[in-house]
Amino acid sequence: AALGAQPQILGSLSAPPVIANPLPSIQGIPGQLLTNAQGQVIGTLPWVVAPPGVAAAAPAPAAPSLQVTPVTPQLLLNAQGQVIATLATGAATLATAPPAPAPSKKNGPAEPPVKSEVQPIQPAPAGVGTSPAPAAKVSPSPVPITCSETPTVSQLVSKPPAPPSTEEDGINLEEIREFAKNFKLRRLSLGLTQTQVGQALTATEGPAYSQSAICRFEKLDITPKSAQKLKPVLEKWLREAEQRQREGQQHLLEFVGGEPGKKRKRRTSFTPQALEALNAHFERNALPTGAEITRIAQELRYEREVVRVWFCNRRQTLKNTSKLNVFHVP
DNA sequence: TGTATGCAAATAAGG
DNA sequence: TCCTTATTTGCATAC
Repeated sequence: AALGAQPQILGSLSAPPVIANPLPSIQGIPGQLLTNAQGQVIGTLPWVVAPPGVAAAAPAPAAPSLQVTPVTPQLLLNAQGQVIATLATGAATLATAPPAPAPSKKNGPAEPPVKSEVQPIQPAPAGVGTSPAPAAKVSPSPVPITCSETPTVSQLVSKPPAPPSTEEDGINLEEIREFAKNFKLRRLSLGLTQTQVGQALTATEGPAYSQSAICRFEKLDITPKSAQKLKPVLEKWLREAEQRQREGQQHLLEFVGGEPGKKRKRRTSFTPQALEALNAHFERNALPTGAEITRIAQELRYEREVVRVWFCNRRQTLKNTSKLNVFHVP
């Protein structure tokens, strides 16, 4: 993402993506960098820079090299390429009821919103003392940037010379693209939101995914590898969800509202104060010993591992940032 | 209110 | 056991 880190984005397949040849002069850096007069990175633009207008104007069918097999239902997209409604066309295997009215919403009183995750950390009062504000702005150093180049599915599939059967490392991108599109349709037909799917996945066995993950998958804003990994999970879940629905709406809601089984460690949110302290320590010593890490962890009252990883990530960020700055030397 | 996305925490892999 | 590097993924928030 932002800078960097995200090598992904399979996405933008539904609309003939147009890779606006980013940074033609700066090899190795994904996306476009936005810098200020000082050459500092202040933001980035995604790889695929197909202007909304363009995307909307040239719907999938037009995709030259990509064979867009007519997926069962049809989507009504807005200018941003977002699905705003679905049109159930015959073939649909959806045992669903409604013809396909405006999706989402109405999924009953169903589940409770995002459960408040009890973080061990306090949000912390705004602007304590001096220094760094919240995370993002805290770091004295600029934005984190990695130099990876792993393209996303969307990027790959949209490559000009895309062969009939677009493949990347043995991964059938076209198939994934098709599934992602189909998945969204079927999800909407079930009347479920990305958030609900994420919660449901977290509840079932197998890896857990957040709303963000579902969103990125649907948009193919992920790497082929990630998509390949997520696809079977979603396929399996979807099958079961549709089965539940056939058994009754209640069954579906129960299925969706299961108890979370957390598989990935919950992301820690450091308080501004904690970040300030961590950064202060980092300034003094970027590579603390095990004992020091333990002491800092106790002092700030965070898990030792969390603090250790923070230092690792901080060093990585600094390193990547430094690398990036090389390109901006006046 | 649901979805999209920036930033960075967590994880994987190799040493 | 812990580091580096690359990558994945989620929180927070903007849209």
